[in-house]
Amino acid sequence: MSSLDKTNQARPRAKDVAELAGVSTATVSRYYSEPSRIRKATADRIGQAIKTLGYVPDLNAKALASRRADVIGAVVPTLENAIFAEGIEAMQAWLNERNITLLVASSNYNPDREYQQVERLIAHGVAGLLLIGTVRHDMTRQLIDSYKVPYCLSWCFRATCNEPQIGFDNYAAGYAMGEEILKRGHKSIGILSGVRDWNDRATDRVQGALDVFAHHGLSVPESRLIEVPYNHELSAQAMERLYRENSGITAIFCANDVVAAGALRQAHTLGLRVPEDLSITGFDDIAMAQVMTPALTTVRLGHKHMGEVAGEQLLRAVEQGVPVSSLKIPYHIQIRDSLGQCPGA
Amino acid sequence: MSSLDKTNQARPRAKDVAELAGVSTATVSRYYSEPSRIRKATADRIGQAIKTLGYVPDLNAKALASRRADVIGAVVPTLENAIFAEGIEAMQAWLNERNITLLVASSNYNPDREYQQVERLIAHGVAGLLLIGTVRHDMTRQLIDSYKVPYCLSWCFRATCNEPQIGFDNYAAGYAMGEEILKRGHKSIGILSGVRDWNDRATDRVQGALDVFAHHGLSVPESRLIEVPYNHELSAQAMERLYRENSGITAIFCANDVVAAGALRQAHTLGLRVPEDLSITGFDDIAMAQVMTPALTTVRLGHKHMGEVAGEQLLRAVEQGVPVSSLKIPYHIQIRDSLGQCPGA
DNA sequence: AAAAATTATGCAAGCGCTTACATCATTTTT
DNA sequence: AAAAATGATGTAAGCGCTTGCATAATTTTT
Repeated sequence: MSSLDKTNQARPRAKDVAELAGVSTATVSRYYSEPSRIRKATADRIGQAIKTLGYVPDLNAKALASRRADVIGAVVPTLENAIFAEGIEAMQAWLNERNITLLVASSNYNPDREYQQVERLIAHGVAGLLLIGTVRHDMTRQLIDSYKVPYCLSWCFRATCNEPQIGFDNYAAGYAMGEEILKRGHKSIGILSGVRDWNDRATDRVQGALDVFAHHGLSVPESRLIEVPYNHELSAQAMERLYRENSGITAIFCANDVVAAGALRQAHTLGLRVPEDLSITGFDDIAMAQVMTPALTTVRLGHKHMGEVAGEQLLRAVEQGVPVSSLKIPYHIQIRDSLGQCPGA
Repeated sequence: MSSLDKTNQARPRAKDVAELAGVSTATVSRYYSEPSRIRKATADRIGQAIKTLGYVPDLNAKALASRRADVIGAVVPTLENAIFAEGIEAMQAWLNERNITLLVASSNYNPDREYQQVERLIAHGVAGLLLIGTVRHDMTRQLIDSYKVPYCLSWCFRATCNEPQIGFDNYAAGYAMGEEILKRGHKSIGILSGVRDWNDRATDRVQGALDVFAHHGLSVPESRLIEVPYNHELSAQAMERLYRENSGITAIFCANDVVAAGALRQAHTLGLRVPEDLSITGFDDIAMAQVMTPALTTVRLGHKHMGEVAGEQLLRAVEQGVPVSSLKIPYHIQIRDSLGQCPGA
């Protein structure tokens, strides 16, 4: 396959390919970038030389010389959250097909680390940047601005935000899910929220629910809203506390499916029947949602689709030098068994 | 913060920093790479200049000039599988702390795409490479060899493989889980396997189970072993078929937790009590495992720990120019409620 | 305090590509 | 078939850094 094994020489360069094919390095370069401008016979010789030598172009040198890297960067809170893993996977697949590399970094929900990761990606010369959500340090925005990197926010779509966003209207979705709960006669509702600090998705989802409840004359007191980290165990504990400290709760609105899973689990442990005694709703429609018992009523968000669209829009913006256009990705209320009528209603 | 906004000039270069600080670019370079060799006063001036200009070094140029990129690459089957997402996340965190970038690519379980992704990573000049599992095209290995990129295999630990591996002995773990099932008196056992083609983890897990069963005089006929893609819905269907077409099955060995989740779900749908009527075991101990009802008996593999160790070993190998040393990460049989005594035994 | 040893810094030659521009080859036009 | 137009390729000057070596500055030694 490769001739490198035989001789102990260093990795082949464009110069080596050029010599073997009897052309200049400029032509080798054009073989990749403008194949149509090269005579077939020449291209064949170059192709043959590349294969013979096992040549792989050096993208660092290419980036330096051409002043642009075929790399788009993304900073997600964490890949451990399936929704980001899915979206990023889809985005990567879409970009890879177009020969763009997606460079992913995690901030661990920490705005300081997000800044560092953005800096790292800029250092790598990314042509575009995907960020999650609207809330971050101003410094981060300034850094991106000063380097004039096209970017867009994702997983969010806030009317009040005037940066390019490709994502979901979490507020509206939270509102809509709240309505579904109300529709079934529930009056005593608890909320298990994700950590809202620095997280607009969690904030908006909960606010949507709070607002719809309020609009229907139901105020949810402090004690009925517990914030929980993205973790089954902690959310199970929170659910128990929520249920214990508030009598008569018949429905729990969870701001994400992982929290809902923990709550559902704890409901079983407490001997509660879902949805006969207690209804539980989730958010995200992760794969596990439909395999829970009972299957989880949740908000389906097209995470993969969003990833692809984000890749598409970002690439377009980068290539055509236009700003990224905002796009609201629709949500869908996915009714399953975990949401039922209010008992005794 | 940054002075770039004021003037419309291009991004600052080391030259700009050097001028502002009254030093040469060489010194600016050393400010980053050998800070100890620079006088405090000079360093302060450089640091100040960097801040004033908002300078971020160009890593592409750095990689080219220094002939090494501070980047390690990883090709995983998919980030949608939580075990890889977790491991990669941990590896990235570990490397980022040491100022190394982790460049992740997905092969989608396709050896051709794996080759392409390896080529892409080599093009980016990665200093080291993490691959998943032992099975791949020879071409891929040759490519890595010819470019002399230090690498290691992960999530696997096959005695018969003499490449560096940092991972789990899937065969032994499968064998051990099989024993747990046998210990509880089960005689009629079904197996729900992952797709084994090009996947040594799935292959070894199932083979371990098959062997322990055989050693105890239980041969598992073809019809009792169904291969399923990594998907709840399909595994639910497979579980139903398995149960229908084979009378009297009392336990199902699942080669991963996602398949187990689908099977468990279907067991509920069929009105079977787990574990009273049917025992189900999983593999991986993903977060969801303990939140299922009943909680899933599974094999806990330290995916995160593995990711960190892999990052550590790979970096060491890269920096010291030594080969990666193999490391077997222990597994732990996590007994939970989904595995019980054989009914009527 | 001069000499020797030790640091700190600068100089300048690349690293492997890309890309204007120039040149040479081929086709098309007249 | 020569001229004009078009196409294919080469030349060479960088891209923004690093780093071996030379030199200048400082500290230590005698």
